[in-house]
Amino acid sequence: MARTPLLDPVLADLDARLRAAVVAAALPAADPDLEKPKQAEHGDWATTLALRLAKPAKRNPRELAQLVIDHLEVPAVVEEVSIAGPGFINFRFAHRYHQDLVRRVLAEGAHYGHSQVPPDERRHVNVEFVSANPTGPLHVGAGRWAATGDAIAELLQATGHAVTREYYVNDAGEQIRLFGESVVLVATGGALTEEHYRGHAIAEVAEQLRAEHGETVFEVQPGDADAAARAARVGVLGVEAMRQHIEAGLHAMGVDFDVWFSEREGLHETGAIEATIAELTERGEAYTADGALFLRTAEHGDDKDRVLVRSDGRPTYFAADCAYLRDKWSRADQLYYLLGADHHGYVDRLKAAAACLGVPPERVEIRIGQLVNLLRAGEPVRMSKRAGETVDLDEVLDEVGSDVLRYHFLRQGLDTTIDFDLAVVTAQSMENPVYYVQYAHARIASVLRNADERGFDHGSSDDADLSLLTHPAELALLTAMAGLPLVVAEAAELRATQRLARYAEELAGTFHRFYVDCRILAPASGQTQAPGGEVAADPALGRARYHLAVAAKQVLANALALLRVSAPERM
RNA sequence: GCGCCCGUAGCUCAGCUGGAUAGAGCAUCGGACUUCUAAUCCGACGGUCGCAGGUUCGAAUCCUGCCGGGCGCGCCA
Repeated sequence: MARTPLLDPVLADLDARLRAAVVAAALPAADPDLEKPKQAEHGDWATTLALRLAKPAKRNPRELAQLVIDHLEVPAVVEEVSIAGPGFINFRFAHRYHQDLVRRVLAEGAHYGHSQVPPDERRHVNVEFVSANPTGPLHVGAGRWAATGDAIAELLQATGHAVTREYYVNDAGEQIRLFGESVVLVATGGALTEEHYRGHAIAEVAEQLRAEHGETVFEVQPGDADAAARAARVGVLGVEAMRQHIEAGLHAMGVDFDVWFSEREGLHETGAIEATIAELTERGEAYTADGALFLRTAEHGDDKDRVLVRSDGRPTYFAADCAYLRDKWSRADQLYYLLGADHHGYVDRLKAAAACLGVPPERVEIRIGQLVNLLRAGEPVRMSKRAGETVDLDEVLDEVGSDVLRYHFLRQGLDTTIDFDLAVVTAQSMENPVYYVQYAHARIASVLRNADERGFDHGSSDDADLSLLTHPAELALLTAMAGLPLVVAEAAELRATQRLARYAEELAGTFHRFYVDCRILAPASGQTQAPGGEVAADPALGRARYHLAVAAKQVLANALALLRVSAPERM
């Protein structure tokens, strides 16, 4: 049940003392599992230790709580210990504990909030996301995977893992020939049938190829055996052009991949698929039936065995998946797949494939995200990539900007379907909570600028008397700031970006309240009293608040950085 | 038919690894700007946590069934 990494030495100490108290009281072993109470009145930290001891000890939880406290060597930072409700043990820390945080944040800077998982849990994680077919531009929905995968990669890095961001490019097979054929037909004014790809993006690819290679690129060339070979050749060129377009679009969103893995070059042309099939056969995981080669996925949790090689001798797409998994495993020691709900049927077979290849299934993590429904003023928009009827990520990005779009996706959990109404998102973009968070950051920046302009003597944080920070709004801000490392660790472990987004909103809120209640700079000349906020009449208090604001700005910036949302100096 | 996900305030969603009076934003209503950015703050209103059972000292959270919605169940890619 212990899941909270004790990132704070003070908490680790309290944890150890509680364990010692349990032993001293001759009670059954139990994890203190310190947690933050939802209500501030309940103190800074609490444990349900006594509640959970009630059953094994067969005693009243409140009685047990008292017993534990009687045996507890209360650390100096704890100002008050109390028993509440059915048997919670609440700890209130001395102000000193919170005040010290300012210097810790300032010392750690951009690194504050980051942590290291224990060495034996440290991994090189291959994070594969987006991986949309390069036969058309990215649809808005892909933005969800782009934002989420990128932020999760960031969270993993912030907790001590090495990460490779990877995009699997499906640039092989029948669809590429069809794509090439579509480009040729569009370029030469031929008639498209229903199966062909169409839309402005195809025309743009045709235009690009014409500009780069000349008109002859669309003709059957000496090297082409037939029209189908020409289509395949143009398909390869066209898909690469489209991939570049996708790469540029993602870059505009702030998402940059380390590896663009070509299915054709990385698996087909290298013989990796054959090699993988050979290995699976050698391992005794494949067998022939009805003229086809099957993989024993059913023995590893799948519904049924899957075909690797068709009866006509051609490997299936699944065979390429196996080869790709094998390739990634040779480059990383943990594989993370972020897939849309329309791919959830692949989870079992992919994990089974891993097992067949001898990859520990727990090292293959496949997360399914629910889809993004595109609406226009409440009405569902039907989309088809072939028909070219899509709402492109690029367009939406131009309209609302990267920060709004990313945040819109990141503050919601992966398990919920997102209704994306372009009209609503555009209209409400000014109400997007991301501005609430960014505004807090910009507000601090503004105060600091004013301080500079007025020649405010803030001194060094080492000399500041931080013990003056005792106002409830100051303490609330400090407490919120203290939460980042834990939130980051939990968000990373759960791969839950919304945790961090919600935290950022809460932190911004505590700053806004501090800002209103606690003035940093003295009012402009002629003013002696601020009607609303409490004036820092004492210059020492002003200096302490100044350093608190600098630290708060840092914490906000760090949280936003992990979401890869900008932290503006002005708004 | 089978599998996965969802159902929490009027709306959009947090909370779900069991804990204290179920939270936020938007919307509505009422307050606060000659003073560090009002993209803010304060207050009010608003909930049978889909329904019914079960486990537990304790359930929005775990289990079972049902209802409603989304997605998926190829020798397609």
